[in-house]
Amino acid sequence: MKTAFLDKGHDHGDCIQAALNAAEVVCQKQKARLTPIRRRVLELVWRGHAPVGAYELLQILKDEGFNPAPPTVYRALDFLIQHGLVHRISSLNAFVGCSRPGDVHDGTFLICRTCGTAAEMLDQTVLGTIGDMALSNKFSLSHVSVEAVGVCVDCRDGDRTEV
Amino acid sequence: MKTAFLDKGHDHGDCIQAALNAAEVVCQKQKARLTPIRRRVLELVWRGHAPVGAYELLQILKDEGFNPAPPTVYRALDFLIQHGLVHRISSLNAFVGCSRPGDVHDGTFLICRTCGTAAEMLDQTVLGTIGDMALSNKFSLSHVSVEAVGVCVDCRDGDRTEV
DNA sequence: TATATAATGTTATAATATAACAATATGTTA
DNA sequence: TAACATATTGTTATATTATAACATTATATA
Repeated sequence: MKTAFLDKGHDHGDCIQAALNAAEVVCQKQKARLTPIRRRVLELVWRGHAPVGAYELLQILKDEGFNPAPPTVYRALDFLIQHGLVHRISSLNAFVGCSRPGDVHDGTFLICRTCGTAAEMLDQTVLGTIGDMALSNKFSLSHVSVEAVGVCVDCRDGDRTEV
Repeated sequence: MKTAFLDKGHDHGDCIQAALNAAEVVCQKQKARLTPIRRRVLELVWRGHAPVGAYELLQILKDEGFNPAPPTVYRALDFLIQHGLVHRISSLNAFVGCSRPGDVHDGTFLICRTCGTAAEMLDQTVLGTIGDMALSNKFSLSHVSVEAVGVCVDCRDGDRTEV
């Protein structure tokens, strides 16, 4: 059965490539500029499926010679979030690539505390339920964040610890 | 119809009193000590129905002569969270009183961006749906945070801005 | 080219949170 | 009660995350 968690043996290069390709398309469509820094930050966010902190990104960029200050990274992240390419995981103060790039939507995540993976639930059921609750409370909904922490099946079964 | 949002005209003194009473009961039951600082922090968190930041609490305590450093407040908040008396709203880095004290449970909130009120949805539907999603992803769930931002009915209708 | 706009660079600082160790208070047992 | 163990709070320092404000550079458009 297909789950929100990818197989640990998946070709992650494909994930990165797909994310970058999608970003090009999205930016072209929205007449937004995927500058080198923005592109590189997106690529780094896609290093894996575990959310990455802004200062972690900053350190990597420094090692590469970009030598940016915090605002540079935060701006890039803001841009990527605005354009539906990245989600912020507020319980972790960290950022993760969006699984449905370009379609700006709310993030609903299952986050494994062992391997760090944040799997986006693309199923609309959860958001639908929250929408219903909002409606019955006469609450005009803008955006929703769902962050569920636990242990993914691979970490439970396999005692593995890294993505 | 009853909603998760209380009427703006409600007697908030009752809310505070109920929260403190419940805290006494809970702590007695759990053989935990509701020390003066913990009690005072809880009372301050219950100043209103809008989440309060740790440094905001810190400032109030300073004005009262407690003169605490940040760890004091964070420890009190941790204690209150552990015992199911307070929830942390991670998208706001702030804390709010729990509507069902003592029953340790996950927080699901509707947060009004106008008046700041965070109304806890005590209905179990949302958590049930997330539980189902976890199950179908073979994900062993520990805890969930749902934070939905929008505008509450009073702020939409009444153009009021404070709780 | 001139001009406007967008993006990035740079410096400083704000806001949130925790580590580490000392001191004090409380509960428990001999 | 005295001695001890444990829990709580005090204190200092610092880590971590994020933004304000203004200067500079790049890009797009008239």
